[in-house]
Amino acid sequence: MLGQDDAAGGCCPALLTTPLDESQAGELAKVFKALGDPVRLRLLSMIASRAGGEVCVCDLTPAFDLSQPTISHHLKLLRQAGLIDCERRGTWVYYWLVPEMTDRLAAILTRPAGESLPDRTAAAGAAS
Amino acid sequence: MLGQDDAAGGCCPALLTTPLDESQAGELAKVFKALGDPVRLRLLSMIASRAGGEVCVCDLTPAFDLSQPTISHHLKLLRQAGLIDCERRGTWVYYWLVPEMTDRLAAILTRPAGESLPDRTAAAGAAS
DNA sequence: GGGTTGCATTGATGTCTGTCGATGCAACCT
DNA sequence: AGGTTGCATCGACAGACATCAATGCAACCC
Repeated sequence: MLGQDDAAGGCCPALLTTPLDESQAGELAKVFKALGDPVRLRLLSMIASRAGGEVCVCDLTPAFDLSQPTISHHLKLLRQAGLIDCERRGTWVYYWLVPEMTDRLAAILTRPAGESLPDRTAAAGAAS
Repeated sequence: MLGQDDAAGGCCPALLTTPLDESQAGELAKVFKALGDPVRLRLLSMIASRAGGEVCVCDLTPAFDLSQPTISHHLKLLRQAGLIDCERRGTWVYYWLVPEMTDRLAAILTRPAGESLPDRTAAAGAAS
């Protein structure tokens, strides 16, 4: 639903500079929730770090102590989050990273330069 | 537990270039899981985008149609994830962003430059 | 065609999580 | 001291989620 476009309401909701509205937060939360599982993070990492840019499921499944349906389920969630995509090629299915989505997340989490951070090493006391 | 230091096993596990090991994935997943909720995203956003760098809980709670214990619960999860920190000052409690953590996440999600992406507009033939 | 392999889907089950009301505790104010 | 306000914690409960065995389906091979 929240695919590769900015249909969520703008390309990059400014998480760190402007309060998110509810719909932006809802869409973003789906993506972060997909990342909020160790198995899915490892799957994404294995897919993203693959030299050729894509990985066969048959290379992913044996790397975990989990059943094949469970891996398939996690891959589905990552795909629904827009983080990866896949294609069937003959007998095998290949997955690859959608870098636009990770780029977008990175941008969202990047604090704009020249942002004066309150120095929290000293007592940022109000009146003091 | 996975606080402000790199005790998780290295400053920035290379999610996109090297397969995460299980412990790295577990620690990272906790942080992303904390971001995987619309309410927590909005809370983080409200805190991060605040001019003075900190927000009183009394300014956060009324912004949601949720009970005060629920907001307190979400703030606790964000704090346990290392994304925010807080301090009691008199009657009120103030929260602020921990920018090191969002910086770290942004770095983790940033694809190294000069990374040749397979051109997915053409057929990315296998062996050829 | 029949058998086999690779992966997705289904249905069931135990666990986790978001939410609330009730309560506890600290700080302020008479 | 007693009352009030701000926030955290506790206990309970409904809904969501991770996992598995069983099954379905597509593609290959003989």
